[in-house]
Order: sequence, then C-alpha cells, then structure tokens
Amino acid sequence: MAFSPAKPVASRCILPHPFAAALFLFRGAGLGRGLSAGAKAKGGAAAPAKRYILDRQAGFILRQVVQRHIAIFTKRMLYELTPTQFAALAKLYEVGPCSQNRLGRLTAMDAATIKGVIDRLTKRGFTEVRADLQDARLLMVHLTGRGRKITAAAIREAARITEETLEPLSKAEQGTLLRLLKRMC
Amino acid sequence: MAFSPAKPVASRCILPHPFAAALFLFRGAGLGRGLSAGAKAKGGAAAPAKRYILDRQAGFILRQVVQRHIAIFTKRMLYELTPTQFAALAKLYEVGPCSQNRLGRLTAMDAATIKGVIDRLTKRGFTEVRADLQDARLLMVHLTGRGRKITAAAIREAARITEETLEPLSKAEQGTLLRLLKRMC
DNA sequence: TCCCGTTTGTTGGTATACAAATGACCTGGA
DNA sequence: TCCAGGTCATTTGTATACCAACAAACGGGA
Repeated sequence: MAFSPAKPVASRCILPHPFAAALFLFRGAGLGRGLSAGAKAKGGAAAPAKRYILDRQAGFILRQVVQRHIAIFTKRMLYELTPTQFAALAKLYEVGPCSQNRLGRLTAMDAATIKGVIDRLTKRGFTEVRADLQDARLLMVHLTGRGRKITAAAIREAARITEETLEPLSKAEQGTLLRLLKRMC
Repeated sequence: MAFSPAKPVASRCILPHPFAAALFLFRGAGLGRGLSAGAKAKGGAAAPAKRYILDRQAGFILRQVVQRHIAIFTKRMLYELTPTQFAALAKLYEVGPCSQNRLGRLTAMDAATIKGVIDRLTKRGFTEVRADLQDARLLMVHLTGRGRKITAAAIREAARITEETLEPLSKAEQGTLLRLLKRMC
C-alpha cells in the first residue's frame, strides 16, 4: 500500500459483476456551489433549498441493493449464466415451449433484448427455436435436453442466491421488505 | 382490439424507459417439466423440491421496483438526462471539480462507464475535462456554467422523482423500507 | 536513487436494455 | 372478401455496465 487517494467512497457495491447491471443512482446534493458549500457557518436558517442527499434517496439505495444481489448472483450462478439468461431458461422450464415475444413478456425483457438473449442461449445449445405452424409470425423457443438439465441445477442455485441476498435481514424483516416492495411495482 | 395472445403477463414494468436499465430478474420455477406440472393432485408430500416462485423472489421484485423508478425518472427528468448522467452532474455539483475516476467511485460507476458518461456530457457542453498539474495521471472534470445551471434544475426535479417513486407508501412505511434496504447494501 | 506495487485513464469485448422503424402476418369487422 | 389495426420478429442506434489488458505516472521503501 503506497498511496491514499483511492479509498472507496460510496462505491461500495461496484463489485465483481460482469456484464450489464445498469442500475442507476441519483446522487447529488442541493446547495453547494463549488467545494465545501458548508462554509456559511452559523445563521442556519434561510437555507437555499432542502438538501438533496443522495444516500437518503430511495433510488440510490435500491440501486446498491440490486447491485449487491447481482454480484452474488454472478459469483454463484452455474454455467456462467447471466441473470437475464437464467430468467429466460427458468421461465421456459416453467411454462414449456413459448413464443419469443411472450417469453420476453414473462421475463420482463422487450423484444429486442429477448432476441439477443435467446440467440446466445441457442448458440450455447441450451435452447432451440422453430417456426409455429399455426401462426407464421411466432418463433417458438424450446429448451434442449441439455438446456433442461442445466436449468434444473441453476434453479436450485438461484434459490440459494435469493437466500444469500436476504441474509442481512431476519425472516420477519424479509417479509416486511418484500411486502412493501411489492406495493411499489 | 383484435387478438388475444398479447395480454401483459408479468411484464408490467416494461414501460417507457429508454437506454439501459439492465435490471435483472430471476424468474423460474422449481418443478414442472413441461406445461402445468401441477397435475400430481394429492399426495402433497414427497415434493420433488420446494417451488421456486419468481414473484416471491427478492431479486425479481426489486427489479420491478427499480424499473418503475427508472421509468418515472426517464419520463420526468429534464434535458433528457439519463439517470447515470444526472448522477455524474449532481455529484460534480456537490463536490466540485473531481478526477474522472473518483467521480466514478462517487457515482458507483467503474472507470470504463464513467468515461463514456463524461464523454457524452462533455460533448453536450455540460462538463469539461482538463489535466491536473500536480498529478499527471488525473483527468479533472469540471461543470461548465451551463452545466451548473441545468444541474440545479435537474436536482430539483430529481427530488420530485424520488417522491413519486415512494408515493405508494406512507411516510412511516417509506422509512421502514429505506431502513431495511440500507442494511442490504 | 531506482524499483515495485498502485492508481489512473483507455481500449476492446460482451451483455443488457429500450426506442423507433420495418416488413410479414393475423383477425375481426365492414 | 378486404382491409385496418394489432402482433411478432428483426434491425439499428444509443446508453449503460463490467472485465481484462495496457501504458503512463506516482510514491514509498530498499
């Protein structure tokens, strides 16, 4: 250790997650023109505006929580599946063959995104696509035998990943958290 | 309306957000080979494994919440600033001129990401970069006059965005939620 | 004073994400 | 029967994100 200007600041969660995680954060502060901004000493009143403190913003905190979750996911998931890829496989495992667009809806990806994901899974031999005879517009996506096998294992690991994500909270707190979050969708 | 196979499934949150949001979700289910999987009727015991129900997974719910937040952010933020771009501007506004890497840490972006963001902000005339005289490695990032002005307005809007994000909860619930989330970083 | 371990900024590659535009296809209703 | 409106899949463009690998610069210790 031969330095100093590199201590982690608020970046605590920029951990080892590969690929996109794209969580946003909304840092920032209200006043403060240049540097300290806190040089006005006394005379507390007459505040220019209520401070906008990043670390109190829901978006910022949410972002860090999701980042941590993704870090855990990436570290533990099998076959180097990305969260998105796993979501597609798991849903396919659950509902069976499915059109590409519908699979996208089921996994909350838009048409362009799900296409990329399925392309990559198909290239890896986990899925296959074929045309639908009834409706020529549809591209039906299927799990291959190998895809089904690895998905079963991946799902087991995913459950443990969720557990590790919630580990900092007690069971009761976990319930409270999920209940509140659900209302915010 | 002339169809049927297109009702929103679980995709409630694939709303109008441009650019990356990259929230992941971890759908999936435990058993269920092909379609229903729930045909085993009685004999409740001997379950192959506890179901992995996506909608109960913290990661999935978190993802939807963040998606909604980003949708609100995108819809309301001024100057078409992305959440990431706003974060960089707001932090710069708060701490003053700052090296590019440090700004990345302050806004939870890695070196490659913050570079892209600053490049785009600089191209738009909101920021400027210049070399540091003391340490030749550093690329100092500054807000331009215009950048400072638009950032002040953006911060005011950001506060309202946070409010709208938390709107579904009471004040007390908002506090509880943030307290629990903070423990999960 | 020279060197080794750090830090910084870049670049290249991969993987999400979403908007917008397209072309092919489907269905209900005129 | 024909068509208008909706759906599906694809493509293009933009913007995140992260990793890995580099080269240049810095600084404390040998």
